[in-house]
Amino acid sequence: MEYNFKELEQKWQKFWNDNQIYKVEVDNSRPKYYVLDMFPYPSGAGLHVGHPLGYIASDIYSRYKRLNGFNVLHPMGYDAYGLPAEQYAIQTGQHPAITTENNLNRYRQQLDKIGFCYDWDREVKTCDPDYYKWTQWAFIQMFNHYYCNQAMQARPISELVDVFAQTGTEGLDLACSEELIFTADEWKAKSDKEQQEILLNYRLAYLADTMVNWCPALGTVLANDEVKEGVSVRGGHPVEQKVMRQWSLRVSAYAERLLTGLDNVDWSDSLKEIQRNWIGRSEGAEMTFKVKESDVEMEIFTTRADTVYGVTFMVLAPESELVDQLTTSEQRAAVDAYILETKKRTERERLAEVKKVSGVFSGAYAINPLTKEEIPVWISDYVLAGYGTGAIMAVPAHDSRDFAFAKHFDLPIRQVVIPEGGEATDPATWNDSIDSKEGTMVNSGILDGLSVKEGIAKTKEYIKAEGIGKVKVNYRLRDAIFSRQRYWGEPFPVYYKDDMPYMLDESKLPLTLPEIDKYLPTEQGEPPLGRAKNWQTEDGYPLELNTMPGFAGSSAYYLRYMDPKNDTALVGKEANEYWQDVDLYIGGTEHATGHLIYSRFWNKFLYDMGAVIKDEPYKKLINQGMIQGRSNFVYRVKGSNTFVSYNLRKDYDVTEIHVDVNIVRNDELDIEAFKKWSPDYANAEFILEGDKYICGWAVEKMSKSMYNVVNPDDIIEEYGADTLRLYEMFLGPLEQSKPWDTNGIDGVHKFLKKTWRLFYNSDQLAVSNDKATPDELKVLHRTIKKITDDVERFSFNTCVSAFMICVNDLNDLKCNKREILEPLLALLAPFAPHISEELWSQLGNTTSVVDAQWPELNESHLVESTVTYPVSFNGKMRFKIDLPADMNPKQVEEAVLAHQSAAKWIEGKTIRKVIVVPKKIINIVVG
RNA sequence: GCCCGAGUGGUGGAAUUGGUAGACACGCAGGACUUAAAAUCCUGUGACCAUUAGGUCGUGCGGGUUCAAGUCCCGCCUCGGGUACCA
Repeated sequence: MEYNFKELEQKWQKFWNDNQIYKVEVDNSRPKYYVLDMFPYPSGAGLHVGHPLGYIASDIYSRYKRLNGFNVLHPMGYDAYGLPAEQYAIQTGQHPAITTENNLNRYRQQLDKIGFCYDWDREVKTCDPDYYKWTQWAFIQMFNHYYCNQAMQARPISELVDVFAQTGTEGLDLACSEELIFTADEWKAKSDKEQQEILLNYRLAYLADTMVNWCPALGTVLANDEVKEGVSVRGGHPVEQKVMRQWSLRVSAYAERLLTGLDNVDWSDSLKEIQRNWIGRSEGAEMTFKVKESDVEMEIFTTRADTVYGVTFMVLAPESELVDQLTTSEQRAAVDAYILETKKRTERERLAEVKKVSGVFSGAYAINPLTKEEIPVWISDYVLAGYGTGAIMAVPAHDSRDFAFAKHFDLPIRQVVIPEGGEATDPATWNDSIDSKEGTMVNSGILDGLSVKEGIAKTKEYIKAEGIGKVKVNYRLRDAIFSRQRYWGEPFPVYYKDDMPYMLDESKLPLTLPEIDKYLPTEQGEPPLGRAKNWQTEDGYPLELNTMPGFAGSSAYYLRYMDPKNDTALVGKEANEYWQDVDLYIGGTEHATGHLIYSRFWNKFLYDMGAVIKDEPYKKLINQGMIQGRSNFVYRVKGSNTFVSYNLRKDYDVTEIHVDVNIVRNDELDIEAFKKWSPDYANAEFILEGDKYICGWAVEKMSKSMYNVVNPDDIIEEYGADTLRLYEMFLGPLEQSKPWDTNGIDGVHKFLKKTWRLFYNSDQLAVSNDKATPDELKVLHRTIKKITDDVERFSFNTCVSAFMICVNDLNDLKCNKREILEPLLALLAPFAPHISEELWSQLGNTTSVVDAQWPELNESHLVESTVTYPVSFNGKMRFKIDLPADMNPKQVEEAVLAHQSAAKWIEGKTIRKVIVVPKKIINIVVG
């Protein structure tokens, strides 16, 4: 019987499905293991061969854990809200729910063919009301909580209301948008509306006028991680800064915990580093500079308090509130003109013109709290309103931006740090600021002679003692803008009364997305939900018109998989206590600053509430590499319809043209297929090498326009799912990015056929029950050891080669013993489940190989009686000798020196040293 | 600019703790079987020198540590990723 992959793969997929082999339930008698894939957004293009890479890896690990006795949760679902479906709806009028459903079904069909062990009963879709009910619920909870910096924890807002009524803000340290100070009496004197407005300043989900990334082309606001280099990540449209009243999540409150939490998770260093940079913790001091002849005080943040004697001017961000208060009447016109000018520039222009120095003098002078010097206050857009206090003390001698500014406007520069071993020099001769990370303080009054480190410490102490400032930690991480002016997203469970937002009662959830006539903003410029009829509460209060962003639905989906049908909680206690957290999470690194931050934030909040039992959601995380495209080219001789083969192209004047990789095999063009590919080429002529047309190639992004998209369905059609699975793993290390190259897939397919032939002798199953020989057992146990080790360290590519070695060896030994082959199938089952299941059942097993036992390693089969030692002279390997394994190093040394091959290398030389590393190597130093 | 990561045959890659560099595949060359093809199997395959025996060189470049370096250290180069007027 031949290895008929098509028939047997279909047969076993049906069997697994019919018998619910992958269904999992809470089972307290077995340890749990939770393996999660980042769920896909089902795009219209379907899966290409790069998508399943991570899914295959997680599937292998899930099956491996199950064979080792774990109760494995391995679910899948869809991130179903998103821009492409909505953009398509705008163009065609087709409801995004329909587009989404179609795409999703196509994804499911494609996924099913690969033979994954998902428990589809637990599927979640973010656009499903039963699911987004809990997204809305979590939002309500965030609205009803604030963050206490002292307890480092979220607390119910009702507690805060009580505290305000008793003691005002006295002694509180709260995460907030703006520092407010009021007494209990002041609080009580405020109207209900004023109190609500104040509470918004503390809520974890809050509505506020904030500077947002506005993307006119998409007609919506975007979060920071959705903007890169001044354009939207999706679509690449320009983004501008704009103040809008929007919902935000107070993610910044959790900055410190998001940072320290990274120490307790098993993620790659690079990913942790990306998150650390994004959170951007910087420790420094906040100092107050009084303004001359004014009550105004300027708060600045600096990490280099020690350089305060080098401050020669101050700079305010153009958006700073102080600008208005400080500007003198003489400077008013100039300042207004400058502000107007900066407002007009988009974020992108600002980024592109980083080198361009611009600014304006405010007319005001600040007083250096240490030197009492009067220093001018300038306004410039190189200072950002959103970071620190929106104001800086400029030290041009030791900061390159301040230096450029000082040069441009001819402001004084004063050196306060001299580098190690250097001397103070005249700043007028400098071309750039001087690095001051290390060195000695000069021109710095009380700090003179101290090192930079000592200087920082002493300044901090001094300003604290003098009441000039305080030690402060700043974070780059901003709150997440949570409103989108779009249709295809979760509606907010929010209504407005007297212009203040209120939450719907939980009993009203889910608030389902209404139908609308067009997926466009209203004539008045309201978001699409403004078109919905009766979009109001039962009492007639208007509902929120914005919807939630894409990351809302993906923030807690891993919790829902634990208990997907629960209609009284996001996740029930029993399920959460059993499944706890995700043991292994596999997905792309592109989510490092988006989903993986939001999701950790969301989880920590739920943890604070007591809704979940784990503080961190994802214990171990692996980023699979990107699969790039590998394009092929043909070379058309200019002005003709003749194509010249790759290695002959230099002799002609040619144009390089992309050719569909699906009609190229091992870089050889299928000429007949090429002629049919496009009518233009029907009469093409070819200049061949030998009798072949060889194509050129290049690594590019996988995309339709490069004709390098490979569909997994086509690979499965030709080779089967098991070959696809093995080949994707064989391609290289999981975490490494690599181009998809179908060259080489034959090798993996051949391996499966060879495996099949170990069991089948022509048409007959020919497996014997004879006892295995020591050699055969050695091959098996060597493989058990290698595969177990390699699976544990996610080195799946080396697993595949270990299987090849094993099957080649067994083939050489003509081994057809059940004692060897049956355990081999259990090892292979996670990688190639279909063929393993078929052969497993052919051996007479009545239960699925999915529930077989992982073979146990017996080291005694691996013990060798002799060791083959490589013998090196001065580090160069010269020959090998076989020696008994129980020889001690002294005996080994004697045996080697007595060996005939050694004579040649020793002759005429002195033996200086002999190094014997037992069971490894012998090195003889001669000279 | 700053922070990560990586550079190994014609190609993908292996070498887990410093111990035989190039496992396993692809490709290529030659051969067996076949009328032929497909399929399958066998042999060879880092470069250079040498008829053979064998030798020299070789893991981006330059230095170093070590009996021994792809692996550790120092200085560069190239590529990939992240991030940026963040004070």
